[in-house]
Amino acid sequence: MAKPFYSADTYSAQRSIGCLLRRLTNLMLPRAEARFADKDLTFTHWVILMCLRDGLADTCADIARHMSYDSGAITRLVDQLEKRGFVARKRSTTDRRVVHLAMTAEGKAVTKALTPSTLNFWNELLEDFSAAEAEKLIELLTRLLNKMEKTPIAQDEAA
Amino acid sequence: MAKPFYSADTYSAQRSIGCLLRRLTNLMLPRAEARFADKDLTFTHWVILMCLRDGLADTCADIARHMSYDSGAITRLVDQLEKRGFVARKRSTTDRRVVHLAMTAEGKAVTKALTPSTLNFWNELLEDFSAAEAEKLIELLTRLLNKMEKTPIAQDEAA
DNA sequence: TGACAATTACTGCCTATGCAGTCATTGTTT
DNA sequence: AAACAATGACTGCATAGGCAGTAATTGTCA
Repeated sequence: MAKPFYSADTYSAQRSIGCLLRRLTNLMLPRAEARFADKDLTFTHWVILMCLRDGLADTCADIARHMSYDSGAITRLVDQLEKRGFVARKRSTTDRRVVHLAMTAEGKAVTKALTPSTLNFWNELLEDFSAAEAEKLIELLTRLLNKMEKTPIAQDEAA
Repeated sequence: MAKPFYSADTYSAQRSIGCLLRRLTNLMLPRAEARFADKDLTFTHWVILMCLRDGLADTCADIARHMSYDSGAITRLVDQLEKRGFVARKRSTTDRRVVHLAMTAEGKAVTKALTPSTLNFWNELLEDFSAAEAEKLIELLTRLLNKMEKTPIAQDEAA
């Protein structure tokens, strides 16, 4: 292992990646959600639709894994999307525990309609970033995310 | 403005900075919090203590601004920290609307005691990152955060 | 000086969501 | 085949936190 990045001297609230992530997420959510407001969708709804659109997942459990989200919460969010006719449930025939999800035509239409506004939102935020910097940010976040996934939630290591 | 970073073709759930941030935060929180579990502190408590320790803020309103957090929530969190004797409130003499916050000796001790574990947590996550990469990540996150702060929450731009 | 705006701390209310448990179903192991 | 573990969808419960409102105080401006 390389030498540690943070030391007691170089760790501060402003340089803490955890604090930065938390704060950035807090700032981002209401701003991103404002783009969906007229369709009455939250950011979380949007991410679910993205997962379905991109074929990353087609069950509640899949979505929960892909979003690192609580699967019970996903069930309730899918309830809402189903009620609005954006998503359809269909019990699997091969494994009767599973309920497959699919976007309806209406769901696809809403997703398509909201995409430009979402792209604008992020492109404006990134306007002072070079393409290389934006790519680098995505790469670093992805690597950190993969590492995080492999890191178990510590249980009382100290004795 | 440079040409847009995302286009309909290059925007996907996996490349979306918003999705990555959200997911990374979701993964990070319980893992980071496990380090504070025996002291019965949440990550949010920790950030408040960091803000006080680093002199970034000394009132609830300041903390809320620095964390991009709800100030009502901060009031309640400070209640908890005060009840445990980690933080002390003192009404300002010059502006009687203001209540100044200060860490108690006990608060300082707890903060100091938890620091090594927190440093380890992040240093382990960053072990595959060069120092330059970690610095770059901090820089990019900070720039994005500053830009986000300047971006108002859109109100019905469409007609 | 008096009216009004801005700010601070704080509070009630409501929703999102994490946790833990249930039931149904499937896979595995002996 | 029978027992048991694992997985899926779903549900009740508890809590964190956002929103909006209040009272006190201060600043501003006519």
